Amino acid sequence: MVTIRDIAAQAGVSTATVSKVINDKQYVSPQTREKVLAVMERLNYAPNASAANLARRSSKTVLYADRFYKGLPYANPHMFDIICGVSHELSRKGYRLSLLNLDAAGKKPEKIMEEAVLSRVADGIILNCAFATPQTEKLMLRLDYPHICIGEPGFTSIMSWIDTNHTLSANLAVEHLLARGCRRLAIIGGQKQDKIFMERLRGFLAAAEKNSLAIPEAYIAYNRPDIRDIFRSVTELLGLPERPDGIVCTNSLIMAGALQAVKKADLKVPEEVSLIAFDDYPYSPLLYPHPTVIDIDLFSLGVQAGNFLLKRIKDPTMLIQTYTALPRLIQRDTTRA
Amino acid sequence: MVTIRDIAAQAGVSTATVSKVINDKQYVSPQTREKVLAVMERLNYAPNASAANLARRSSKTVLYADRFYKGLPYANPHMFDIICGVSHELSRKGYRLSLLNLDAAGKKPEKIMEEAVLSRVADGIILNCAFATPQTEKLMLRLDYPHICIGEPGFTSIMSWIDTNHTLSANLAVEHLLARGCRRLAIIGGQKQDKIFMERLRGFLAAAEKNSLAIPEAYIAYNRPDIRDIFRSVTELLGLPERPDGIVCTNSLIMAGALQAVKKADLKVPEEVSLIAFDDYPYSPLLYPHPTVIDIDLFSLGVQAGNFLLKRIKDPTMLIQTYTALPRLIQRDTTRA
DNA sequence: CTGAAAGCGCTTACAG
DNA sequence: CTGAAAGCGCTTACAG
Repeated sequence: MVTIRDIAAQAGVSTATVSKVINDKQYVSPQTREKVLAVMERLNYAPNASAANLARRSSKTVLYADRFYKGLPYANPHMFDIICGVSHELSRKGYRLSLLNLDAAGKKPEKIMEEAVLSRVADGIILNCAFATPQTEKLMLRLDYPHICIGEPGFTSIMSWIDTNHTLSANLAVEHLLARGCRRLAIIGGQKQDKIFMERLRGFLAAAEKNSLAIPEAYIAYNRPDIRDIFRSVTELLGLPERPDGIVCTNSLIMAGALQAVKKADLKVPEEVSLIAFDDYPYSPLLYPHPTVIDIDLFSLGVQAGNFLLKRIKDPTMLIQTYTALPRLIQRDTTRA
Repeated sequence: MVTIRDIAAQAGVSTATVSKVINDKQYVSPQTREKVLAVMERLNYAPNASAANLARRSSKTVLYADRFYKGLPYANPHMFDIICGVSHELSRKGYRLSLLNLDAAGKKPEKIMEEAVLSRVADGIILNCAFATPQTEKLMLRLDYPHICIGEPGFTSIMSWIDTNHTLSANLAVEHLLARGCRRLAIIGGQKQDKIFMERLRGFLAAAEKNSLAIPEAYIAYNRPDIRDIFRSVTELLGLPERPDGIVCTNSLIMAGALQAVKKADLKVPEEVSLIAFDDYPYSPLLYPHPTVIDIDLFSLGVQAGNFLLKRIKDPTMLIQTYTALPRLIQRDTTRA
């Protein structure tokens, strides 16, 4: 393996000078620089990362801490879009993203993170908020370790986090339907344990109230993630004496079930019923008419998370707690243009 | 930051001894070991990874080289299931998986990989076969660098690789349909540029030939990935004077389109027409009847890739070129039980 | 603008 | 079973 000493020797300079050329630091005369670069090129040299890490006390690496179990990418590709965004941003800035699998047998996630942090394998960590506990928080604060949670931690915390604003998304959905002339708005969601759904419901109700819109009990439907259930649920809704003319579907499976029900009821979309969903994925491409959707760009959420973390690594005094990714309307054919 | 010297001092031993305890190497008396472990615990010590990497000339890290662009996880969650499998296997063995994003602006993927390999950030590399070029091969061979391609390289190569056997999968599909009494088999696929589809077509034809089954031209349909096209295509097929009684759909979108067409044609599934697809994802959960599918466990392909690479890292004399992941039949309702 | 030298925090033959 | 010491390949004040 060729080392910095080989380069120095061949170029007739000191290793210090080679280092300066490598890192583009301090003044090096153009001639010297050229000479060194030429030798590096000729000998096919790349500086040893471990040695550089040790000397500069930084690994140019960031961890992404989560469980990575079988099938997860099918159940939640969104999470990997975030990872792609993070990787994109980091690689642009000369950093690398390393996965920290919290799924290890016999070891608690907190312990795994603690070891990783203390061993300085990385300069910072991005963690799924599901693994943000008071204990982890204490660790981060004690070491003043750069970190950011994906999602708001489930407890009162001064850790940094970034999240999508589901309440705001629901607001947007309601405003869109109202702007398109809908007046009787219903919401079809998942189960009450579903935190994201409940936030969207909150946003939905808040927006309705702001617009002095009464929402009858029957206009709020909870469902198991089964398209048959959803179909029944929406069919019932459409059979009401005063049926809704605008339906907020909290994901694309619900949109799929709702469209089936609307079709069965022989109602025109969007003339008689307008529909809007939140999640474009995965069923949207299959649906007719093409659903109008509130979309959240999770790749760019990842980019933002990476960007924040790098800033924090460079400037330890930076102290920001939250970022919020903004939702965006994609107008298609289930609401009036 | 607490270092190995602090531990040594507190425990009243040398750093060499602490190192032996950390790495569970060489004989250390039980008493000494306990004492050292106690101090490590008390001081909340974790060995500095960079220093250890440098000293032992190994980073306990493996790279996964690919592009990680926006939306990729929706288009290809399978790839991330592989990554999860790799991560699972590596973390079990004390290794970490680091993403090497080949998408960097202005730099060629080959150059990015070369730098990463030469800098010894990792002890081995897993790369998408799309980025396996003769130049990359030369690098791996020259350095004798542990590597494995995901997918067979597109050129004659002695690199190591692992792949799913699409030809074999298609064989399985045909055998299944024949065993269920189908005699007129059609295949609905993507476009001719689609390498995976073409391999499946090859397997389909080979299996047909082996079973002395003639496949009329009209029984082979190419389609753009648009459910309308597929619907038309299958409708045409079912309108043939001699219509097929078994249809191989090369992915779940095609299965979705085919089921629509079969329904429209008022044919009974699986009595009059049986259908089988390859990809359970993402549309299967939406479909009725539930599709019978040939499934490939990509998580376990990832596990195998990781496992192979670790063995190769430990034993440089190991020289295996290929692994193949085996497909598996999931019997559901679109073929006879 | 350049270089000598110390130091980063470990591991590893080797000697005892 | 334990430790002194060299060494891994860089970076970084500091002196010149």
